[in-house]
Amino acid sequence: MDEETKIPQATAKRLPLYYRFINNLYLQGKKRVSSKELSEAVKVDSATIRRDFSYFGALGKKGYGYNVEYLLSFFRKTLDQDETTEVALIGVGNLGTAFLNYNFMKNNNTKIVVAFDAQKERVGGEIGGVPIEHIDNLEEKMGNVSVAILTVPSQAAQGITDRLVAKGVSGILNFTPARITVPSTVRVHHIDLSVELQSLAYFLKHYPL
Amino acid sequence: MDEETKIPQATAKRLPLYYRFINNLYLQGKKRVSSKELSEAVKVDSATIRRDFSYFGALGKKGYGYNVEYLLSFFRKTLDQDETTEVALIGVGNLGTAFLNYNFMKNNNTKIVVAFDAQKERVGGEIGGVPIEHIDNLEEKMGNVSVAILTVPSQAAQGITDRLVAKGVSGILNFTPARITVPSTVRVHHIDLSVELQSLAYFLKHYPL
DNA sequence: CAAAAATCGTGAGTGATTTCACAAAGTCAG
DNA sequence: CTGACTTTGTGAAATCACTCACGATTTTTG
Ligand SMILES: NC(=O)c1ccc[n+]([C@@H]2O[C@H](COP(=O)([O-])OP(=O)(O)OC[C@H]3O[C@@H](n4cnc5c(N)ncnc54)[C@H](O)[C@@H]3O)[C@@H](O)[C@H]2O)c1
Ligand SMILES: NC(=O)c1ccc[n+]([C@@H]2O[C@H](COP(=O)([O-])OP(=O)(O)OC[C@H]3O[C@@H](n4cnc5c(N)ncnc54)[C@H](O)[C@@H]3O)[C@@H](O)[C@H]2O)c1
Repeated sequence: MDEETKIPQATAKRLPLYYRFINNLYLQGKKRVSSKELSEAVKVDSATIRRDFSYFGALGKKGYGYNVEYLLSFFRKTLDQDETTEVALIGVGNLGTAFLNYNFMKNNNTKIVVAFDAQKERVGGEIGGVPIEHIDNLEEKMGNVSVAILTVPSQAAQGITDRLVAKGVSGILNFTPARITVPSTVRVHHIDLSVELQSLAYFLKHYPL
Repeated sequence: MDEETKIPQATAKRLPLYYRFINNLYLQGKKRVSSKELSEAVKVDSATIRRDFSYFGALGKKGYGYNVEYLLSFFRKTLDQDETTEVALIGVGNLGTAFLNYNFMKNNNTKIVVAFDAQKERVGGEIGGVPIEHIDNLEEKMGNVSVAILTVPSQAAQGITDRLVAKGVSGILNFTPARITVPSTVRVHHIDLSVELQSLAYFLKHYPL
């Protein structure tokens, strides 16, 4: 929290990606890896990888590369892979159901532990092992998860957000097109799938490679 | 393509977002809007918005703001909203099905026109009006869509990608955790949902607000 | 109509991120 | 053990993105 505060955000966003690939290498039995190899696998410039790693000190050895096992144990510590972050999902529709079935469980430190929906028909059962509760019981049943995934219709997004924030949630992954308002102590990541698709189309037409 | 090449990528990524909010304002019957109002709605600094707009020339009027209708027609042209980009979706599983039901149709210039899967049971029917074909008939049935959405298991990603590229696809929206390799003439946007969730958790622990 | 208020467009400054390029330090084959 | 080769870690430069702050212009109010 003191030294690490200095890690650039762009670097922090790449850490889970590195972790996943290093884990793959480990499972494949590889003993060492160079920034060049890693670069080809994750499609990030090798200098950027070395720079990213260097924020954590000298993890590699010159002329050799990085020891996979050491790197893995290092990232596991750094990303708190031992400590699971519990997550609530709000809105068990098309997207929400897909996420529940998947549940982000592969090599992962996050777990959806409860889901909520407004439709009575969906409530009571479970999907992918996650119980589905009625949204009226949000405050009561959410325990103290710190992260929520929002997959409700956009009109409902702000109202639900306010309730989540009041209950102490500190991070929201928002899949609705609505831009939600939160206190400055809460972090929101927007994933706007329509925008992604549109901007890809825009890039294709206007930034020919 | 000449002048526009100079538009920063960060700006280009925000254009679809602006477009959607301006369209909302138009539907609400608003006649004018300031960068400050827009800023609150889309959560982007107002100076950034003015700068973004300024790459396209002087769209506003001092002391007044921007005329909603003019802005809308301008963005419609710029984002080619009149011309629909046809999209193919590969992998009709949990995520793929959600996307087909949604089909990105709201205020949008993109449309999924065909989907493919390897399981015979899924083939033949349609979801959200999109016919589902067998992956063996990919080359034959995909027509000449220019964009593909990849929602297959990660092991299948590279193989499918190679076939898509060979068929002339120029943009891929990749939801699999695999980092795919493509010729430099093809643009890939990765949306890695596990990474998004993990990095949100990391930020919460290491970058307290 | 005049003064006050609003708001754009942008030059210049700041900050963040990426990339280059190379010395230093190690590996490895013979 | 030596020389050729590899690869890291990092200063410095380059690039990219964001924000401040203000003159210019228009609207609005009384
Ligand atoms: N499905 C997609 O491919 C896709 C793509 C881009 C964006 N989105 C966005 O993601 C969100 C969810 O999309 P979806 O396709 O899953 O929609 P959906 O309609 O299938 O699911 C929404 C679910 O939320 C529930 N709900 C409604 N109001 C609620 C409330 N107040 N509290 C709790 N639950 C409530 C509904 O009962 C429903 O089950 C939407 O905002 C949509 O715009 C979806
Ligand atoms: N569902 C999620 O929430 C989620 C989250 C993060 C990442 N992902 C990734 O998205 C991808 C899809 O996830 P999902 O949950 O929809 O998986 P899924 O298993 O439900 O769906 C995959 C579909 O692809 C089809 N398929 C398999 N091989 C194929 C091939 N060669 N050609 C065509 N179709 C083929 C399968 O028949 C299946 O219908 C996976 O790579 C997954 O890692 C999913």
